[in-house]
Amino acid sequence: MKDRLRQQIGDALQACFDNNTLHSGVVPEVQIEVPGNPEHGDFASNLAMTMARIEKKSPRQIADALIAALTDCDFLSKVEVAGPGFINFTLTPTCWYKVLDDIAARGKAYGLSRVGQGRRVQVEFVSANPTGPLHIGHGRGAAVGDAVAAILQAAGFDVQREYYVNDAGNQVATLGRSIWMRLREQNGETIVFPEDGYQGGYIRDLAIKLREVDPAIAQLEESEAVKRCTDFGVSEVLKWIAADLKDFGITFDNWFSEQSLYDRNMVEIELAKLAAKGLSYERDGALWLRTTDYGDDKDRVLIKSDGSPTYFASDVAYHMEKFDRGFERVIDVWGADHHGYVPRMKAVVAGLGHPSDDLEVLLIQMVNLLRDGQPYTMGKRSGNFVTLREVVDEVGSDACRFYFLMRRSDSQLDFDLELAKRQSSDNPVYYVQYAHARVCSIKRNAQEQGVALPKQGAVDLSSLILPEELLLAKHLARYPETVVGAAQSCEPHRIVYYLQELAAQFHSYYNRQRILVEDPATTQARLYLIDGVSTVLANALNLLGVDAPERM
RNA sequence: GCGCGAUUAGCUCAGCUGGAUAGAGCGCUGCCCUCCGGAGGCAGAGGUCGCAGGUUCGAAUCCUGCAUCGCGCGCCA
Repeated sequence: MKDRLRQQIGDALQACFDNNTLHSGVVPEVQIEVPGNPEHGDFASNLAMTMARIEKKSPRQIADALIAALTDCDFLSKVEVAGPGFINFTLTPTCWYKVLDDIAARGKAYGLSRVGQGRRVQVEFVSANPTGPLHIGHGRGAAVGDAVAAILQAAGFDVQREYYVNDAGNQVATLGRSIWMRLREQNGETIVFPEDGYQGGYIRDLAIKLREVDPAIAQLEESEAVKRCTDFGVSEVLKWIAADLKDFGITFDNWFSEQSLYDRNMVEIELAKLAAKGLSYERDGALWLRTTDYGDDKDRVLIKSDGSPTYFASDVAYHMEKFDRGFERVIDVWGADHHGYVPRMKAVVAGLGHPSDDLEVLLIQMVNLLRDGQPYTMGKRSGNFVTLREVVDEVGSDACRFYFLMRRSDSQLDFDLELAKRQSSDNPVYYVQYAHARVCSIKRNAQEQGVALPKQGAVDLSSLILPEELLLAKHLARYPETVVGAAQSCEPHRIVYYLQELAAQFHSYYNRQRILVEDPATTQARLYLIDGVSTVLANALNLLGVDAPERM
């Protein structure tokens, strides 16, 4: 719709140049927006104002000239100049109702687009260390990462979801030592548990299980035993993590092992490439990466003077390999406490010759868990945090995911467990899901009354004349561009806001008007409208990983 | 000290990348059930967009300075 209008305006502009009512010959980008105030029509353009300076004419004069040059077209019902020089366009109702046919025809595909042009994008998210169960913060990252991936797919990108497993280095070694100590404790030894060990009760569970499957371990020499503890612990914890995520509706296309980088010598190989480009240098016995050349505060160490690589080194190699694998856009989802690492990682990307924006880092802020408005922090078995599983078990995956996506991901989030479970309109997720269930209920009701459901493309919509019906149709028409906007900005919360507004409009309409009325034509038209509502609700919820239930 | 991010209604937050009279939910006040699901709806009150300058036709949005809060600044991972 917008594109057709843009075309019309462009033609009018050209006509003005041709007949000399306008002289500059400069064609600016035509901006069209949807005004906040409905009295300002369906679309508005600021073109006349942006041209005022170069044309040396008042915006209103230019606007008048443009309007005069607009060829008659059937879909515009009103065009007028308003305010400082906006051109406001009002479309005929029928062209809005065409969207209902479009929705009915495309169904689940309504809202998909090709703006991504099949470009390959990787979204790497969660990537929690395999040293313990996922906590609530990981859950938010998971919900955001998965939704961003789904939204990008809907916008026509070729998306891969990846989990980076930090299975090399000190963290997993600490896991192994922790399990080993608990295992010895189980065998009756008096132990001094390491200060930096993992405190959670799950360590003991792992120790007990390992003793069962590998009874000989207690007799092994310590370093070998700890190694087995590490391998066992990592593999068990990864199983938990995968299971937690699966129950949260999330699966990954690829689990990428950090250790595999070392096994394949990739760290060495990628670092050699950096050296060849002159991006690294030696100083004080260490190898440094020249990240300051690309906006970082200070250069960063890749190889320590004792010869061992830093965590940064494998991270650099990992990101280099991402681009080697052919991804044009790489999106990392990190906890906001890592924001200080963004400049150095972007510096790496820039150093490789990519625009630094080819790497986008989404920072996920903290989740404040509440219970009836009071802070809730205690985790039972996991150390000092609440696990994702506890929360999903309590409030359900749908509510959990919806809440995680309600705010911009880089702002903190209050998540009230009691509110999330409540079955009333002050719980946003129920409110939205209920709108979908309500449409389904009406359709069931219609069928019980022997009313046939409308067929795609074969409905007379001329009885849809109420303002709230037009409003709904317009909002449905805006869904595709909402998805595109969410994809371009990597902001799933836009979909949430869209859903809340659509649900509100629908509930309001429902409350004022009966759908199933005496007049068959009106009934058919209204059923067609609300069917479009339920399709869009379902499509949008699907992007967020939230179910669209037919009954609640 | 340096850097990053925040600051919008009593509370929690949007604000479509510079547009017209700044919005939503919760909470508060007052209403609406002969109704397809009241698991809902309607109306009202509530604002110096942290402060001060600047850029221009036009600023919550961009620039500078200041204030307050949060986070980050290892040859840790």
